[in-house]
Amino acid sequence: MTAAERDEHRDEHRGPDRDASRPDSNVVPLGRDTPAEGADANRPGGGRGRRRPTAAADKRATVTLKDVATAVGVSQSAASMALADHPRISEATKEAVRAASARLGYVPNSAGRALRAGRSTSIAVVVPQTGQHVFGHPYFMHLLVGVTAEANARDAALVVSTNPDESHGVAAYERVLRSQAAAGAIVASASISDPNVNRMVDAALPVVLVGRFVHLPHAASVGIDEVAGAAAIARHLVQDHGLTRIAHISGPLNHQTAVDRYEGFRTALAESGRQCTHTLAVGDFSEESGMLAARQVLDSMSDVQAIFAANDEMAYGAMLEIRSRGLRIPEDIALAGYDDFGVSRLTTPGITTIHVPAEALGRQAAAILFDLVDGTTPDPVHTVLPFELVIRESCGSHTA
Amino acid sequence: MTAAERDEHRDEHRGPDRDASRPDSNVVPLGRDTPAEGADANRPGGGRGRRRPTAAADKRATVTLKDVATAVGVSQSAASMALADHPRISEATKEAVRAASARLGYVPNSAGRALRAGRSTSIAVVVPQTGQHVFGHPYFMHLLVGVTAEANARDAALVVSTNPDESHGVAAYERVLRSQAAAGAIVASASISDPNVNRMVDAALPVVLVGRFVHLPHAASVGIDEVAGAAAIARHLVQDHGLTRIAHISGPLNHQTAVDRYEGFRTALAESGRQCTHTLAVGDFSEESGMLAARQVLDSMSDVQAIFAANDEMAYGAMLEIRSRGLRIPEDIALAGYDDFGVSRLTTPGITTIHVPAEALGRQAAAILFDLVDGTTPDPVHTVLPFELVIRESCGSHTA
DNA sequence: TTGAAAGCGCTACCAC
DNA sequence: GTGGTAGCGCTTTCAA
Repeated sequence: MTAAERDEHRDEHRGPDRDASRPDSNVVPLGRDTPAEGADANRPGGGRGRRRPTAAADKRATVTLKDVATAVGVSQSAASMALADHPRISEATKEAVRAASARLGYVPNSAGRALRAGRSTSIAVVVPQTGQHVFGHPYFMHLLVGVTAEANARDAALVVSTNPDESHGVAAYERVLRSQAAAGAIVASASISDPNVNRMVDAALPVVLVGRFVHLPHAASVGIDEVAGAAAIARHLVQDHGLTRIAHISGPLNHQTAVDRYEGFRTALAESGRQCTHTLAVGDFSEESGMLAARQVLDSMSDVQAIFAANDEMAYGAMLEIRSRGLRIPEDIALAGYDDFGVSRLTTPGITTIHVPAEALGRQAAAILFDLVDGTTPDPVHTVLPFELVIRESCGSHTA
Repeated sequence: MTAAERDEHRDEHRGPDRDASRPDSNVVPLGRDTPAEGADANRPGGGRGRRRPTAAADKRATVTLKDVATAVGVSQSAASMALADHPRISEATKEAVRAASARLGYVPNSAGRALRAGRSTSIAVVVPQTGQHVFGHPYFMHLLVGVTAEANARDAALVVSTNPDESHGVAAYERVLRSQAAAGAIVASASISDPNVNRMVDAALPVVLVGRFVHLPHAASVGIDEVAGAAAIARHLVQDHGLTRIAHISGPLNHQTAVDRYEGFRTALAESGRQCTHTLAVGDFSEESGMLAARQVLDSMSDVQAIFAANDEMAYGAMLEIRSRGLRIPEDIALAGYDDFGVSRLTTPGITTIHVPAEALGRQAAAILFDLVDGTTPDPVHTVLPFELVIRESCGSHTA
């Protein structure tokens, strides 16, 4: 499908006349041709300000159900029921209403519907903290893809909410629910005990947690078995590669995932049947912290054979540090990560890791949330999805 | 040291705790959601279904403005104006209303407010296509971070909408606006002429486009100068490194960015004052297409000195192909990309690229959209943000 | 089989 | 200053 074209060009001197090799910055207003009153005249809100409810082409006006009903010559309630395919309405009327609805371009007003129904049809994904640190992570991107897929399948809108300010009165994402902007929320909070999450759960708002929240056993949640994942990595290092002097770079230990991964690592070493030595350096899941942690490890544990970082970004940081010391991966030291959101695949060598199925988690979380909102799922459940051990080159050839 | 339970090349672990109640698994059931009446049965909002409107601790009930007013002993309208800090209300009353509001945990109902106001306070980000191909791209993640920041600053909610089905009646994202789920939309459509975008713009809905839409000169847009960016890369290769036999791997030529980058490349070569030879291979912005395109290039243009891919992912694909032939980067062949969303930083060697400020684009787009919604910005503008040439190792040492 | 009307929560416009 | 009231668009009950 990649049709290669070929065209050759030879060009003679023309001095570089543009300076755009430098970041050129400016706000360039182009095209000033617009009808001046256009921006204002089309405000549809004010006193039923439609112009031509008869004209099918008038897409600008807000078409209400009443307009459809009037066009057909039935009452508003009949039109409503017709569109809902209510059995009490005759087929002829339904057909007429549907036709008029399509012709006029009727789209139900979500506010009116939500107000009447007492709840929104949207669901929310809420993430703690502001901007980059959490939200800008590939994890959420994958999660969002999954949630979106499920929401689309149910014709629901998706509201994304972050917590802009820690102490800004009611938490932003609690507002989303209480204001009924969304019927329920998927919460992907990393912190081990986010008080806002507690409140939402306590308030019996429809909430699905992504991850493990040990102190909230009655809340619905979706996750993977982090302990088992870390254990799989540890066993891979010990049993498959015969490495016994291993350092772990954990995440911050007020994050449940960090705790779980560390625990899985330790437990697997203890149960390996081999005499293992391990050490711990605590990072914060960032690449830089991984670099610093690796520095500590390499300084303090001279004969370390492997480093297992609690996520790929820290593993990459560790890779940079290891490499800067002239050590080779995997010949001199093995390296493993966790998450598989992209980083570990791109590095050279690729980093052996645990694949976290974030998209599936998002999709499953959304499915559960919809059940919760519908009242279908009676009791909170903890859904555990499978993970995968992805073996790349950073631990050596996979012989043993 | 039992070698039992050895991890195979790709080993799938199952979490121990499977859901007991349902046959759920990693296979997510596609929502076949019938509007059963069970949904209505437990609906709390029904007929003013609060239990204890007196108890301050009752967080479950929906607290309305009327409740606040009653608690204070004023009318609903007074309470409304008090919370809006209307000058007609006495300070004493305001204080009382605010206190009661906080005590009862009052949060305004967004549906009621939106219905009354005639428009939502949310804004939407709409992306074409479903799931992975477009939405799952780091570009959107960065864009979203920027949009979220701006939306948070204005206390607006953010609706994310994708187009699940090409021909599903009205496009999903047109519904978002027409249903007034959002007051305006930021559209990041890659296609050169998305009919839905045309319709939204024609309908004078508040829309800000991200990118360049040559056929929609009257619509507000935000972007960078893609032509100049590609030209900067080309000049870097020609002038700084003295390379004159260069291949370009473009994106699909029905994408404006692909066209612009190709044009910038060609123009810069033509204006370089050097005798340059170039060739073109068309990809689709995917890593795999980059690999295939590089294969074509290397097969057909034996003495190629540099490859400039229209994005980093294709550049990475090209890197894999180049490497598989035993060629070295940059010694045997130079490589450049475009975007700088992460890929180009992680590879070894790092790929020289153009940094696209996606977060700033998102933030700016949102700011413009809010102006548009408020009617503040009278005329459409095309805002151009600066980019940066990021020089890494893939073109050789930067000796000029 | 359909129409009329009530009311979801909110704000703006009147009177007082 | 403040209270009553209308009405945004929708669904649903009750009448006809």
